[in-house]
This record gives sequence, structure tokens and C-alpha cells, in this order.
Amino acid sequence: MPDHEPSLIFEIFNEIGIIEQLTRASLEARLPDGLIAPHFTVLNHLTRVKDGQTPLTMARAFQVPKTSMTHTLKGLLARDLVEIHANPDDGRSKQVWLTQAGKDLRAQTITDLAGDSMDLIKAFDLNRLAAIKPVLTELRIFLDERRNKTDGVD
Amino acid sequence: MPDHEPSLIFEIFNEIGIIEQLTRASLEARLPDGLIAPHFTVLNHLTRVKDGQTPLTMARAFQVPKTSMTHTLKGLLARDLVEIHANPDDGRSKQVWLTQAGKDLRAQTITDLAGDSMDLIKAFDLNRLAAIKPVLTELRIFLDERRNKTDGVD
DNA sequence: GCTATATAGTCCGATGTCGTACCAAATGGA
DNA sequence: TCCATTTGGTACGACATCGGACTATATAGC
Repeated sequence: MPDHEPSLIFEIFNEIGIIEQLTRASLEARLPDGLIAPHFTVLNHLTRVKDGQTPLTMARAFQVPKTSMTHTLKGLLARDLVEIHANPDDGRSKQVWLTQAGKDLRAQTITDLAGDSMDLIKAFDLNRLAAIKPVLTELRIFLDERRNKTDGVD
Repeated sequence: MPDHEPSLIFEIFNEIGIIEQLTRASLEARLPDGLIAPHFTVLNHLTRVKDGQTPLTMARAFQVPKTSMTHTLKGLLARDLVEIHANPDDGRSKQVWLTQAGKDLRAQTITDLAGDSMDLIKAFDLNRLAAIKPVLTELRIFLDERRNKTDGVD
């Protein structure tokens, strides 16, 4: 029996699932004590996109429930990696700011990971990696839009 | 400041993380009541690879701790989707077999997902997807081997 | 302006993940 | 043949995820 098209899709998603698991594990190996990937994701997002975002905005950006974001922020706050203040423009909401410690931790982690990725760069043809990126981006956008069609966002 | 090579790597892993999250969500939307992705992964593995595997073998295949596998199998067993028997060749270990209900559920889920992926196939050039697969596979193998260098496997 | 509804955030409870500790069976020397 | 070590599996506890219920504030329609 010949393979049908969906097999290709399934196999790609399967590889993606494994890669995600492995990269998450090596990220978490680089983080101190009780910090895990979602903590880093928030620090990174606040650095790259914009300081002072609201919890809900970030929950949507990462597609996680807002209760999970509350929990993640609690962990960052307890370690003084972020500060959370009332939003002057909206009494219901808050704003999250990086502390210097948060900025430092994010920078150090990036440096460590960049070191890790050097042997990957040595082993791989960068052109081949560059070539898959736009396809992954398209795929992500497609799935994201399909999700928005059916789901009510939180 | 120009971008350095690691940025490309990070961006690729970031896209992969989001895609994993979205595809897992749509898989789980297709599964009945309390079943989640790891349950399906086990059913699928037993179908594709071989019935009668031991829990530890599967834990290694999925790179999860054996305690997580115990938990996942407990859920499948409670729903009569697998049967678990003593391993006649090794008194410490067990073997996991699919029930008819387990086979049926796996088959039905695959059918549903294949339906979902039809619009993806329509929207995408299959050649572009086929082109990224070997790169993803290489990447997965590379990361897997790097992990085995540092880690003691469970 | 008043009220109905929508939105931002938290709390709580159910369930999942996973490290540690443990037990039982197998293996490999002496 | 012992006994030390390794290996397969489970129990338990700490913590993460997330849906449902709740509170407070904002907004819309009248």
C-alpha cells in the first residue's frame, strides 16, 4: 500500500514534537533552580517585543490560558526577575516589567544557548536551515489561523 | 547590530515550539474525554512499531521518565484501550497489548486527523513540505545524539 | 447615568509530569 | 552458589497546567 499525503504531514509533526521536547530540555538545563521554559519565554518576550505588557497579552501571544500566565508570573516575581504594577490606563489590568536581574538572566541564558548551538552550526549547512525557516513560519501561521477560526480565544 | 547565526537557530526552534503546541491542541481536540496526546502516542506506537512492548522500552522511545509512562498506561488501562500482562521472559517486566477498542480508537483518530490535514494539503505545496522533512529528521537525530552524550538515560 | 455585558486577573480543584525512594527480579562475578 | 549490582516497575510528593467559578473594572446600549 503506497503512502498517502497525510503520512508526510504526520511524520513532519512527529519530528517537530521530538525536536521541541529535546530543545526544551536543553533550555531548562541552562536555567537556574526552579525556572522552566515558560519563565524564560516571558523574559525573552519582554526583551524582544516590549517591556510593560499585560499578562493577558502575553497569555495570548503564547496561546496559554491566562491562569497559567498568572502562575508563571508568580514564579518570576518571587525571584525578582520581573516587577508587576497596576496599569494606569485600565484599573483591571497590570503591566509586567523586567528587573535588571531579569534582563541579566535572559542575556546570560542566550549566551549559553548560543554556545550550545555552535556545534550545531558546525554540523549543519546553514543554508539548509535557512531554507526550512520560511516553510515553518508559513505552517505556523496556517495552523494559527485555522485555530482562530474554530476557537473562542480565552 | 547585525544578526548572528544563532538567531536563525533560535527562530527555527521558536517556530517549532509554536507548531508543536498548535498541533498537540488539535490532536487533543479529536480525542475523547480524558485522553491526551501521550495516550494517543502510545496507541500509535503500538500500532506502528509492534504490539507487546514493555513500558520501559516505550518510555525510552518517547524520552519520558518511566514514572510518566506508568501514569499514561494507567489511563489507557482504565479505559480498556490496552491490556498489560507479565512478560514471560522477564519476571520484572510487563508487556502492553492493544485491545480492539484501542486499535479502533487509534484508527478513527488517524482518519479524523487526515481529514483535518486535507485543507493543509490544499493550502501548501507538498514539495516544500517534503523538502523540509529530511532537515527536520537530521536536526532531531543531531539533538538526540547530543543529549545521549551528556545524559545518563533513565 | 444606569444597567447588562465584556474583560483582566486570581483562586481552587482535578489532573499531568517527573524526581526520589523503594521493591522485586535478573545478572555477573567471586 | 552467594551476594553486589543492575534493571523494570510502582508509590509518593512537589510542582505545572488548565478549566470553572469568582471579583473588580470597563464598556455599550438605552
